[in-house]
Parts: sequence; C-alpha cells; structure tokens
Amino acid sequence: MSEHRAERADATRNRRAILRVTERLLDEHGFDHVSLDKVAAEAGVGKGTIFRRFGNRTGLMRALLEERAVLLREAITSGPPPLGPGAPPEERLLAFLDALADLATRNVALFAAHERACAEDKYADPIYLLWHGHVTALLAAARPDLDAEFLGHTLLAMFDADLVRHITSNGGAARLTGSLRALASSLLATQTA
Amino acid sequence: MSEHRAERADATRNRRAILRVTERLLDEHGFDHVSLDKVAAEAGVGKGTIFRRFGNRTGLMRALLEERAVLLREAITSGPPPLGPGAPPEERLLAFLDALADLATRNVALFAAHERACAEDKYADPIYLLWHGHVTALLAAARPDLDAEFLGHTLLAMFDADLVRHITSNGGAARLTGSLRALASSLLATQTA
DNA sequence: CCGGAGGCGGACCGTCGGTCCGCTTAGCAC
DNA sequence: GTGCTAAGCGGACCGACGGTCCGCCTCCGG
Repeated sequence: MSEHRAERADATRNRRAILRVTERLLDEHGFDHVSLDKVAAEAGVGKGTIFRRFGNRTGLMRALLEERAVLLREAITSGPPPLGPGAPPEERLLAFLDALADLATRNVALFAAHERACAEDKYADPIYLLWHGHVTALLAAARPDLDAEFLGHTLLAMFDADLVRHITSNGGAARLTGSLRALASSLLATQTA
Repeated sequence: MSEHRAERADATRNRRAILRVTERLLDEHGFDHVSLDKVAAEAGVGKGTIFRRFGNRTGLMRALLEERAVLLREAITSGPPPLGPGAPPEERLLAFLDALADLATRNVALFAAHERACAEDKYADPIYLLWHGHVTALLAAARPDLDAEFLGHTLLAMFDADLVRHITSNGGAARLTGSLRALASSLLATQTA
C-alpha cells in the first residue's frame, strides 16, 4: 500500500483556481446564482475538471468549507486549552462556540452555500458530524442528565448562515457571541433535577 | 371594494387535486424527487394550472403547509388557554411547543419540503414569521432580560424536519417533546442576573 | 527525448422550473 | 335553452442547470 502518486502540477493549479473562483463568486452572487458553468469559465478550466476533482457541486462546497475549517479542527483536537483538550468541558464549549461564531461570521456566504449543498442529509456531512460530536461530548461531560445529542444540534443550529447574517447585521458579531454564550450558559446551569 | 368573485367550480376541483397529489408525492418520494410536471400529470391538469394557482413551487409548498397550520394559528390567536391568550407566558410557550411538535411529527415530509422551498430567505416566510413572533413575544414576556428574538429562532430551529425525523426515529415523539420542554425550561429558568 | 498514464475540456444529455397563448368552459343574463 | 364572455386551462416551448463522456493534450519518469 504505497501513497498515491503526487498530484500533477496542472491539476494543482486548476484545483486552486477553481476554489478561489468559487469562493469569490459565492461572495458576489450567492449560492443560487453560481453555476458550475460559470465557475469553470471564470477559472479557465473545463467543466469536466471540476467534476473530476470534486465529484459534484456538493463536494466542491465541502472542500471549500473544509479548507476554512481545518485550523479549527486541529485546534480542538490537539491545540492548547481552552479550545483543545485540558480545560474543563464548560470552558471548552464556550471557547468552541466563540471560535465557530468567528468562523461563521467571516465566511457567511460559504456557510450558506455549504448548508444548501448539503440540505439533503445534512447530518451525514463530515464537518457537521465532527462539530456535533465535539459539542455533544462536551455537553455530556458537563451535564450528564441532559439530552446532549439533541442540544448539540440546538447549539449548531445557531450557525445557520441566514441566522448569523440576521443577528450580526442587527447587533454585530458581539450580539451573536453574547447570545450564544447566554444560551450555552443556560443549558450548563440547568439543575440536575 | 367588493369581494373577488367566487372561485369557479373547476378551479376548486383542480386546486384540491393539486394539493392532494402534491402531498402524496411528497410523502412517497420526498421534495427532491417531486417535479411539478409529475404533480401536474398525476393530478390530471396542465402545468400552467399549477403556476396560475400557486405562483411557483414555493407557493405550492406554502399553501400546503398553511392548510395544515391554520388550526394551530387560530388556536394560538383566539383559542382557549393554555394555547390561546389567558394563560401565563411560560405555560403558553410550552403548550405551543407541544402543539408544534405534534404538527411537525405528523407532517415531516411537508415540513421538509417547505424548508427547502423557502431556503432562500426563510425568515421572510409568513408562517415562520407568525410562529417566531409568537414565541418571541412569549419569551420576552416571561424573561425580559434575554435576547428573545434570538432564542425564538433557537426554539423554532428544533422543528427542522431532518432533526425531527432523526430524534423521533430514535426515541419517538416523546423524546422530541421532552427535550424541547427541557430546553425551554432551561431558558425560562435562567436567573435574571 | 519519448511513451503513456493521468488530466483536460467542452459538446452533449436529460430534467427542471417557469412562460405563453390559443382553446375550452363555467356561469350568468335573458 | 341559448349565447356571450371572462376566467380558467393545458401542454408545447424555453433557457439554465447539474452531470457525463470521450477524444485530445500534457506532464513527468525513465
């Protein structure tokens, strides 16, 4: 079992061009008005190239979000506390929510596109699964009496792109972060019967 | 300003046929696999008829949900407590969540379709607006110190069709209702600083 | 420099939401 | 019953899209 041969130079160039163009078009026109034909044309590649690299529209959006989310993933799995292991679960949870709010705020268009692309079976999306697993584990550790799985979905639902846009455009990033912390605090403060 | 002339008999017949067929196809195949051509064919009408009555795909889904939601709307605006006016906001909120959970559970496919159809600008949807206004008002009345608008979205996000499907298929309707009440109770129990 | 595997690209396809307009029919006045 | 008319009807038609396919080209190891 050897590694696959390294990616060819033109393939790398094209992959990067596609990602950059997609990102820009998403910001400029929104998910619904970005067709893969346009991406291909602007990136100067054929449509086939996009499908070869990313499988389909959904795969492209996933790759894009993955690119933006990789630092956060590393931070929570092996970075320093409070984001990484070591801090008490309550602190890690709040730190994670802050970090995700930051990511969402800075990449609203991308979050929106990813949601739409994964609308069918969103709970099977690898990134969602990772985040949900993390949040759920922390919740369960802090409050074993609650339905942590359900509440994990609750917390993550707050990163819906439209909601982020709506809240931040009417209260700024601080409102999102603040309301998120208040919500999480309420849950964590629940008396154990 | 007189009323519009009454709907013609054939128009009524067709409207009903379209709604019934759409509902059935949605249950059988899911939103993504129900095209308006199929609906038209199965309902025995032309495609133009659908657009004439409902404007577009989104309008059709809205009309369908509206039909299912009208009783709930009447119950909360003018029905007896605890759903209607009269009971304290905490009780009304819990009653509303129970009722909505019931509606969502019984019409998952329809909820899913409605979400997808309204994905662009979901916060402008009349039904969502009504529900959100109701929940927000009750929350604000019970806990003026919280960000009721944000938490209104939080609570309503729990009726996402995929989440409902996931939770009820692994814990039954009781799990949804229970977790929902626990969530709402946490929020309502929050100390006023 | 050369061979061929891997990558490329754009013509092509099936399907969909939505439009358009000539035809039909319900419902009213008499 | 008859005739008139506006409302309603339906399906051919359109443009756009996601996705496929395959002959051609290019990169890279030897």
